[in-house]
Amino acid sequence: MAGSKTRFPLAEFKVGVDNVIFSVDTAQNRLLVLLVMRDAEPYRDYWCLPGTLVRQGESPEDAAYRILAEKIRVKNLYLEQLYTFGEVEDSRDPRQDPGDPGKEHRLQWARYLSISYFALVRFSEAELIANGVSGIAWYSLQQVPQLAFSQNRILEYGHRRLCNKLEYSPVAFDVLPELFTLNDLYQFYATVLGENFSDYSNFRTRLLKLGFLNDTGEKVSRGAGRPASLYKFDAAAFSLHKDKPMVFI
Amino acid sequence: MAGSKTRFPLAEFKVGVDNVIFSVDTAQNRLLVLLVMRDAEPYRDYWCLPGTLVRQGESPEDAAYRILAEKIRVKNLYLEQLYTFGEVEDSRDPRQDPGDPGKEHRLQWARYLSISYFALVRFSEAELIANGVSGIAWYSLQQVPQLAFSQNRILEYGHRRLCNKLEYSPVAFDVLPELFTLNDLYQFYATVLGENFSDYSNFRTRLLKLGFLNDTGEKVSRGAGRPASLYKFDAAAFSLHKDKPMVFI
DNA sequence: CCAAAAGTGTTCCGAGTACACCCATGT
DNA sequence: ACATGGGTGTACTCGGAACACTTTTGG
Repeated sequence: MAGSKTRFPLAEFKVGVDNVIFSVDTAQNRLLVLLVMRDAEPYRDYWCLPGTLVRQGESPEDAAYRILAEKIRVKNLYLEQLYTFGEVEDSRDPRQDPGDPGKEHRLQWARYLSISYFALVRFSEAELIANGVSGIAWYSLQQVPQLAFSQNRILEYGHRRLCNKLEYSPVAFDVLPELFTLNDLYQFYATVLGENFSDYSNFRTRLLKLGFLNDTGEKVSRGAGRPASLYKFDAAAFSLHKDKPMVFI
Repeated sequence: MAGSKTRFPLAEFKVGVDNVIFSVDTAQNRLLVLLVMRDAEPYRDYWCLPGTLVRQGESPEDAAYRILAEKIRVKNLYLEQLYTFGEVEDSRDPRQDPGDPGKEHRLQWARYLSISYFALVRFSEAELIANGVSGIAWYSLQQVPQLAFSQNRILEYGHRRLCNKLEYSPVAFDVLPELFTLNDLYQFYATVLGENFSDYSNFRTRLLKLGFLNDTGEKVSRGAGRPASLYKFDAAAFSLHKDKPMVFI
């Protein structure tokens, strides 16, 4: 066992973090993902997921929060780990010094590993920060271009996770405003899962029956039509029966 | 951006892989997990998950398969990534040379990150390999002791994943024998999910209705009672409706 | 013949689906 | 008044849960 260390030298890794940051623009019914434009080779001028390398004294999750905070100013968000990519061929990460001499040789042992995180942020309050970046933008999911480093697969993976999360966990309430109408909630779900996930009135009754949405009594009027009640998510009431699967679809 | 590299030095990681290897002993209705005993400090003589460090030219997944192959000889298995732990306090991984001089100082930049994998192997054919280990054993899930490095949380996480996987994916058929009775299948599920997940006869009808279990016509008699039909998993038939959630619970 | 295990059928109930319908407000 | 969106109710259907029942073997 001790001898194996010399016979089989260990790999040394730099660890990168890539965030799939989603936001839901309920007004326009668009599911958005945050992309930034690369300003260095390789893949210069390609869009990619916001990412960074993990620094000393920092955990990968810290790094995920840091890159998020560097790109957008947001109060309410949900974040969780997605997947770790570490194939040898993925290791040609570019974020090393481009002019590094002896690069070809170093590639043998300078390896990169990418931990991807998945985040959901409240759209209304999210301010993009464009400091020293050649591009940063919300992209509608359908319009996402070819990303650098084949990050499209990470994005797809994140999208699947988002859909699943919605069905059995209350992530939606992390990014909806404090007070929301049932239609807001419905639009949110419809935007992410597609129009045909459920009838509106059935969605209503199902959610109300679950018992963790409190009618505040306040009404809000949006143009024509009867004013809608504003509801509030009751975390305590939810936690009581969070063991049961709560299926929305 | 370029300047940040010098102001914020990056962390260098050794990457470890820890496997949560499950097996189901249907004969005795026990859900088992593979543990090995540590033979070095820290946590000498503590049980832990089988793990290794990623070598040069090897992907984390390769490493996961390698450690699995080093510990048990098995033909049929299922393996997938679980989660990556990289907290700074987790970094005091022991598998560095114990006598390393200047260790205290090195801890600042020699960091460890653990990618955990989750595996399910066929119990009947699994032969444990005890080469140069001070202990290796299948542990019944209820009897797992305190593990080194608080790996119990990884184990719990893996257990949750196993339960979920069973409900919507055909992992069971990867580790059941080619031909099995419906009771074998039921015992498998009951062992993992608990006795009370479903009535046997309802389980039968539900699974048969799904249409991917072919009755081979062969019968097998086990002691008293009517002989049971041997069934075979039809992967092609399954793939047709694998989009639909197949809920067993 | 009886116990034991495999396999079938039946009844009941609750949850999802698809609607039709009432209510309150702006214009 | 009427269009518009909010909100309620109902009838139907399908699938799961519980459990009784039949079938085929070994002893």
